[in-house]
Amino acid sequence: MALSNLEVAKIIREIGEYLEMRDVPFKPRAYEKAALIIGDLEEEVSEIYKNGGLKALEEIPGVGVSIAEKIEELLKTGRLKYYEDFKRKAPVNLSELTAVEGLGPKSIRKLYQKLGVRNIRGLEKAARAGKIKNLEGFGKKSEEKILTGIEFLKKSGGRFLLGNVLPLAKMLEERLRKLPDVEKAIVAGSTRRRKETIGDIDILVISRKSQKVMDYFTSMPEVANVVAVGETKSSVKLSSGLDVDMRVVPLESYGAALNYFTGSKDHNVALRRLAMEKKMKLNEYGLFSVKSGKEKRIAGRTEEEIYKVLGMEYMEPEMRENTGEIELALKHKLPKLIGYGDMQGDLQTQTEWTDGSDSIEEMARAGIKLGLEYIAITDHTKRLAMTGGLDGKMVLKQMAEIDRINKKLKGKIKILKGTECDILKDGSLDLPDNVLSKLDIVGVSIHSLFNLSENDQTERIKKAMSNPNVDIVFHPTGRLINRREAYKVNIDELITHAQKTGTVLEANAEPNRLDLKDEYIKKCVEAGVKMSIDSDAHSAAQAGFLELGIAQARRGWAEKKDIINAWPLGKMLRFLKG
DNA sequence: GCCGTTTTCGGCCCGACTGTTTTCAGTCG
Repeated sequence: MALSNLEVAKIIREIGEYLEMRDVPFKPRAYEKAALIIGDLEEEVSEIYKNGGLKALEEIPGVGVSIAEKIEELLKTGRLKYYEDFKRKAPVNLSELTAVEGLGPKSIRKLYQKLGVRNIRGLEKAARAGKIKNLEGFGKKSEEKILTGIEFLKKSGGRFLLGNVLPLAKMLEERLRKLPDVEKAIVAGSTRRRKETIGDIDILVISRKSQKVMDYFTSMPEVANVVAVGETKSSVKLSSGLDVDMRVVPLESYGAALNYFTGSKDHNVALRRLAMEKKMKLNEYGLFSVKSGKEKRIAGRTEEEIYKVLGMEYMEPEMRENTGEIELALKHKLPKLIGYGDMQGDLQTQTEWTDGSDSIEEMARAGIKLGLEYIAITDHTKRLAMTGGLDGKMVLKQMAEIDRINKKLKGKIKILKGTECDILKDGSLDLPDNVLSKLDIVGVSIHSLFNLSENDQTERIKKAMSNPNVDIVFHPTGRLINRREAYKVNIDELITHAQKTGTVLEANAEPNRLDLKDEYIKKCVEAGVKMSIDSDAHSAAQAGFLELGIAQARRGWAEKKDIINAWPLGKMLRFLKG
């Protein structure tokens, strides 16, 4: 089977890390960049190679003769000697170990050479035995930090990012749907509720020939091993480590089963309790009336039917967490959630002017493809030196370039001039006011000093929000799901300050961020603080991240009125200026 | 190892922070 882009990218990235371990200059960055681009490609690398050979591989940005040859070897033989040599000399699980916050290739090398650490388990053992603090270059603090990092990884407990699971889940769903014996196939569970992380995928299938569907399901190419096969339920583990459960039910139970398997557990318990109060019984096969011990099916074919018979409004899966939605549904007062097709613009994107990989025009064209009316270009500022952050002079230059492209695109989309301006230590900004005031969209964000006290961090951000030029606080809490806790910040104070200053808080849609998280989005909705849903795309291919942001906004009960870039351009700009 | 308005060789990877150090290596964005 041909290797996927992600698999190729992973090996290229690891080569870069091995080179970094050996202190080889410049090459690690080249490999890292190539891996990033390959991981983002729309077309399969194997297809590119099949159609155009080595030459076509070299056409991929970031890929030159050397990396192209390595990809060729990988695609032809499924192996790569250059990579395997590294692996043999230092057989460490790089992706696992680099996931520990604060641990990079150099430390991993030392830990392997001195202590034989190869994976997280060995790392934890060494740390608990107090062996790490005695190593040269390490100390008590770094040993503690490693243990904290491991704890954090454990807590995130093998859950996968929604952004990684969703495309796979949709693909499986589509594939099952096409089978001749399948009437319906739909992804349920936390994926359907669009939780930010997913433990396993649940797929519900309607079919009369469950055996055939089970056979197909358990022999799919991605399946690493079959955990269980039964008549109505099968479980497999994919080679990616993700578990997938499939259940097959008859058509008349579709709604009840979908409701049951979508959850959440708490929501289901509350629904069943409600049914009981009404002398009914709800399970995965239907909603039944119970009279003198006799059960009669009264609903179950659709979810709408079940909610209706229970005296409730239908509610979207993203709301089903038993956090008040049932009470509202009984009163027929559910919010009308923002829809997946409601976005009019994207207010945070980066380009090749800093750490993005595509041009302003390419980003704009990605926006056109999504049907957006406007898109803001918000490259980093100079404080973020690694990205080649822009100073005031460069921002002005970029503004002129945006004018040029706007003209060229003849109104197919409006490109707004923006910035992702760094908030400095004291809450001042990385661009002068006379530049900020010329921009359409001023986003500000924290990229340094994550460990300030809660009070200092909160005051720092509040001061930035108080600058009248500032429109939006980007990724307001700085968390990276499964990887880094948010910096300490008082979110309630930020929301209150946003009310006072009219500042917008971002619901960043980048799969690792989803920041604000759903719970904070709900707080904003309640406080009447406006938000933006932004892709934070660093390439045209990432523009689709918006969908994940909308999903989280729906989980936070946001409506169209709460999200400024779900509004037409004129209204959105008037709001920011007002 | 990649790339080209610096154009086929010589730049690229900056700045701040942390924790380990007495001057700096490693990590991060």
